[in-house]
Amino acid sequence: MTIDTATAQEQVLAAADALFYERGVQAVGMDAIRTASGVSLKRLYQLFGSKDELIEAYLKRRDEIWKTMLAEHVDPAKDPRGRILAAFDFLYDWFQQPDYRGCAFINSFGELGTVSPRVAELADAHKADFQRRLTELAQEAGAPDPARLAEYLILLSEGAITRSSIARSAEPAEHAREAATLLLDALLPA
Amino acid sequence: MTIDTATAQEQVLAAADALFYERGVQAVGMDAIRTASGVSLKRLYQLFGSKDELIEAYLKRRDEIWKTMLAEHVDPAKDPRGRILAAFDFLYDWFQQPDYRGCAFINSFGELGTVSPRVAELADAHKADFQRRLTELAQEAGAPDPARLAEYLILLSEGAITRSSIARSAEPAEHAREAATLLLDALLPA
DNA sequence: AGAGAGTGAGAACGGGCGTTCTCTCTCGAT
DNA sequence: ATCGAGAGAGAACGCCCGTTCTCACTCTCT
Repeated sequence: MTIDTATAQEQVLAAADALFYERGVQAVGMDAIRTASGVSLKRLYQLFGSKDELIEAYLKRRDEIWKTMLAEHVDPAKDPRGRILAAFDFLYDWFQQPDYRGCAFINSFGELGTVSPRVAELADAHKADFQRRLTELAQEAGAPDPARLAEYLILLSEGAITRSSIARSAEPAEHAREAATLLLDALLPA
Repeated sequence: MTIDTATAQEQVLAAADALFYERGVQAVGMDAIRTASGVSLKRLYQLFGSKDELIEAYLKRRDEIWKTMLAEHVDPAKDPRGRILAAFDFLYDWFQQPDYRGCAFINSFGELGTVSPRVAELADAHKADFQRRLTELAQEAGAPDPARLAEYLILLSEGAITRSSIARSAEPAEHAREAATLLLDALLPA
């Protein structure tokens, strides 16, 4: 009963995601991933060459899922201001997930940022991408200086992410949304 | 040539601080701290009972130093608005330190938050303390709802901290300060 | 039918960890 | 001068990790 390569990969990634995200990357051994995924160690190593590669695949998958969740909140919103605020609604929903543990990129960066250039790079890219998206939304909303507005909004978002995970509360998303509306009032043309 | 207990403790803490902060808590072995501090393993274990206790002492020391640095920026400022903005000047100076690697509490929480209740507790306490301080400053500035203003300011601060460490730039402190002035304009009586 | 490539389960290996122990030495009190 | 408490250096211990290897087995293709 050999398992399909694609499904084996997905099983491993799903198990790695749950374990890495919950306990941190270094605290999880390959053996735990083997047990959780049901994929043998041998197969695991031929699918992903090393733990480092698996970590990279984990982060890339997180990035995809995250972008999809963001889009699902932003896309339905019609007026440009509402699209920006939808990003904070997304944060609120995210924070409420029972297994929420902050941003996987921030956490991994904190663990391995100095020692693994690849992880540092992926974290940077993930955040830069979010910034790009917010800048687009700011532009669509007619902000005179979209990059500046986006920068302020990203500070509120990142702050809400770390605060919600340490304080174990979804509230920071609501506060960030409130603060964002004040900034929109100040920086968007009436 | 036996060393004084107090100075031995301080040498260990200084070495642990540098290593834990740079490489993360889990990545640093007791042997590395022994080598860096010049204090024998035996002595080290009789000063601090275990690595967990040393981590705790490290975080408590960080908290003290951090509060002192914050106070050194806030105290000289006279007008209440300037005292709030001084917090962001502090962030800017902090981010510019060559060994800056983000917030030790956020990093440690990301590594050990799920597995070590003590670390989670210390991180929470550190952040709550900062929030308390900002609330005081907001109150002194005459904010109608000091807790709310403080909450917004803390979001900007936390956001600047993580962003500056991932992007390796002190700029987020300046942006956070700008955004803070906009919020002060909106929420402080003229 | 039989050879061979590839499988899963788990043992094996080399290395690093936190912690304790051993051994030798120093030095202050008697 | 001698005893003993405590020191430093580092070996030792038991455990866990990432990775590879072994081995019996199961399919697939000829």
